[in-house]
Amino acid sequence: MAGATKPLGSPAKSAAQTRIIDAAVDLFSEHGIGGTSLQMIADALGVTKAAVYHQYNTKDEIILAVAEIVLARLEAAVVAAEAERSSVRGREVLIAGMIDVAVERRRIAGVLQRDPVMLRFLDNHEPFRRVMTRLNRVLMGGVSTPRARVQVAMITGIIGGAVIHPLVFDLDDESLRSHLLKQVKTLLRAR
Amino acid sequence: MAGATKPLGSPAKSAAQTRIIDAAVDLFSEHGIGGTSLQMIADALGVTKAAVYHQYNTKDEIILAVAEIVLARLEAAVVAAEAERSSVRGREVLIAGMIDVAVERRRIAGVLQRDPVMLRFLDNHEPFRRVMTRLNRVLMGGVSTPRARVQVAMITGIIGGAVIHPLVFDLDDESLRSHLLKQVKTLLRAR
DNA sequence: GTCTATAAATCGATAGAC
DNA sequence: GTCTATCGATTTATAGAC
Repeated sequence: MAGATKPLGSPAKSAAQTRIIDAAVDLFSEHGIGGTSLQMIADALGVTKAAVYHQYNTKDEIILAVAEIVLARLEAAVVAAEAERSSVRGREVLIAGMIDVAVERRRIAGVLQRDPVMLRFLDNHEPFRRVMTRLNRVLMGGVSTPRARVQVAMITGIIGGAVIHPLVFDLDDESLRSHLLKQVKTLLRAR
Repeated sequence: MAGATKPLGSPAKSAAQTRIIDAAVDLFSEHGIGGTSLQMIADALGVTKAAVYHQYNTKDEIILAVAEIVLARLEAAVVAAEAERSSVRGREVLIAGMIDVAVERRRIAGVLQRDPVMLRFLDNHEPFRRVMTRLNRVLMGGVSTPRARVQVAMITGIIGGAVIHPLVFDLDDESLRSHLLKQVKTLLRAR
C-alpha cells in the first residue's frame, strides 16, 4: 500500500508501568507536566524515584507513553476516515472518533491538547506531527479559506476544551458524547 | 448598588513592571508557567533575577499580574452583560466581549484558559472565581440542562482553544473575531 | 534599580546493594 | 523491582553593596 506508515505503537505495558502511567496522568492533569516531578509520581505510588526510573529512564518516556494512549486511537480514527469514499463522510467519521476518545479519556485528552509542555513535546515528535497533518487535512475537507480554518480550529478547541470544563464534569460519557456530536454537526451543517 | 463588588484592579504598572509582564507572557505561552523560571524571565530582559524580585516578590505575583490583564476586561464584559434587560441580549454582549479579549490578547488568553498552573491559581483566587460564576450564569441564561451545560462548555472551549490554533495563527484580529462570532452565533441559534 | 553572592530546597538522573 | 545514597544542575528567594 503506497504511503502506508507503521501504526503508532502502544507497546504492551507491565503492571508496574501501567500504574506509573495512571498516576502520571492524574498528576499531569492536575499540576501540569512541568509542575509534576518524578518524586511526586513516586510518592503517589508509595515507592521511590529509583523504582520509577527502573521502568522509564527519562521523564520524556513517561510523557510519550501518556501521549501514545490517545494518539494511537486518534490515528486509527484518521485511517478509518481516509478510507471513506466521500470526504464529507470521512470528516464525520473522524469527528466521531475524536469525540469518542476525548470523552472516554477526558483527563489525557485535556493534557494532550492543553499542556504547553505536551504541545512542545508533540511538535518535536515527527510521527505525531504526521498524524496531526493528516487529521487537519481530513477536517479541512479540501477547503482552506479563513472560514474553514476557523471552523476546524473551533472543532479542535471544542473537543479539547469542552470535555474538561467543570460544567460537564459530572456528565456521563454517553450523554457528553451525544450532545457534543450533535452540536458539532450543527456547526458543520452551517458551512 | 446591592451586591456591587470592587472591580478587579489593574494597578498602574511601572515601565520595569510592564517589561517583566510582557516577557513573562511570551515565556508562559511558549514553555508553560511551570516551565518558566524567574531566571528565564531575567535572561529575556538582560537583567538578573534579583532585579526581577525587586519588582515582584514572588512568582505568584507575576502570574497574578498576567491574569489581571485579561480578567479585568472579562469582568467588564460580564458587568455590561448583566446590565442588559434581556438575558438573550446579555449573553450576546458577553460572548462578543469574550471573543474580543481572547482575540486581541491571544497569547494571554491561551495561558489563562489552558495552563494547568494558571487554572489551579485561579481556582484558589476568590475574586476570579466570583467573576467566573457570574460569567457562567449569564452564559447559561437560567437554563441548567445537560444540553445547556455542554453548550456553555463548548463556547468556552472554542474561545480559548480556537484563538491559539496553528491554523488561525496568521489570521488578523478582525477576520478571526468576525468568523468566530458568526459561528458561535450559529451554535446558539440551534438551541 | 541593578548588581554579586549565597542559602536552602528540589530537580532529573545514576550507582550499586539487596 | 525496590531500595539508599548521591551527583550536579537548577529552583525560589534573600542579604547587602553600589
